Amino acid sequence: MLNSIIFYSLDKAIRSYRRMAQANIDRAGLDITVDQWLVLRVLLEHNDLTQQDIAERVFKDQASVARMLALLVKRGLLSAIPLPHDGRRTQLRVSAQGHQMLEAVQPIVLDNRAVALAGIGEDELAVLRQLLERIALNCTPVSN
Amino acid sequence: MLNSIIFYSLDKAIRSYRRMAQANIDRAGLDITVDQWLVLRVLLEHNDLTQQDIAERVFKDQASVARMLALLVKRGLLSAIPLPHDGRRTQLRVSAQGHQMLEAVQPIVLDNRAVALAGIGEDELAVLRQLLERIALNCTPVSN
DNA sequence: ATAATGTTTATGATATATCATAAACATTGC
DNA sequence: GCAATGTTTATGATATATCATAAACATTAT
Repeated sequence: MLNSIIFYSLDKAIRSYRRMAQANIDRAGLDITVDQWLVLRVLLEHNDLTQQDIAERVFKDQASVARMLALLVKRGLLSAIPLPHDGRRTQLRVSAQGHQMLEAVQPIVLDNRAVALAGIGEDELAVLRQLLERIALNCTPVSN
Repeated sequence: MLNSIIFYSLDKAIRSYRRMAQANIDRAGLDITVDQWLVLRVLLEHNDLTQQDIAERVFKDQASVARMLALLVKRGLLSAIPLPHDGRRTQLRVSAQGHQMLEAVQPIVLDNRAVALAGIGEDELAVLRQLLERIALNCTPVSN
């Protein structure tokens, strides 16, 4: 039975959530993906991250992040100013338009979360988080 | 804090697991992805599924499944025999090579699972499954 | 029968996932 | 200084994710 596989349930939960979340963002007329939102959020909270740094925070790889950044810049949600001391890197800043987008998305994100977690108590949530962290740690190569 | 977001933990867990699982399959010299494996497993257990049926079982959409099926056929893991009574559909059967692949992958899958769930008890697993099912249900549009 | 409707598959377009590698650049050891 | 080494970004190739839509076909109502 596939239903007995825990990763089946895991996959099901995350995919169901992502679809619901994206549908609600789309319905609000906002042109951003859940993944782009997450990257933008990370960039809002941290300056001077390399693509690798960002990748680790959003559980993607550097190549995926490179392409997402290019898209975010192209869409005007992010600005990339060349850094003088290293010709490869740029200074990434959420643009005014990006800030607007984040603000517009914020209430939807909160709502999505409430819908997804309806009927689940704080204590259960803590247990869930703990178990998920355990799994992630178990699966992490270097166990750093 | 991103760490306080439950979906961050969810995403982290599933992505960590998928990478570990795929790395182990690759290391064994087996040329199949985790997603292809899942589709093949579904086809082994059910005959006469439409692409939509398969998609619902693996939480993808019909278009993704169509492309995966084409790949599986191209790789000789699946055979697609045209059905006489409906010119669009084909009869999908796991090929001999596909069976061999499933058998080769099976021990790795079990091992992956053990690694990922190390230190997590049966009772905790049941709680985890229940919470994940609840989230998936909460996020499902029609609530069927 | 035929038109309207529904089902199923295929595919274009775009985004993300990932590996591998190239290119550009910085740093370090000598 | 310069070669070796390490870092950072970009991109080709391939797979998956998803929406939208076209094409092929089946079914149903009349």
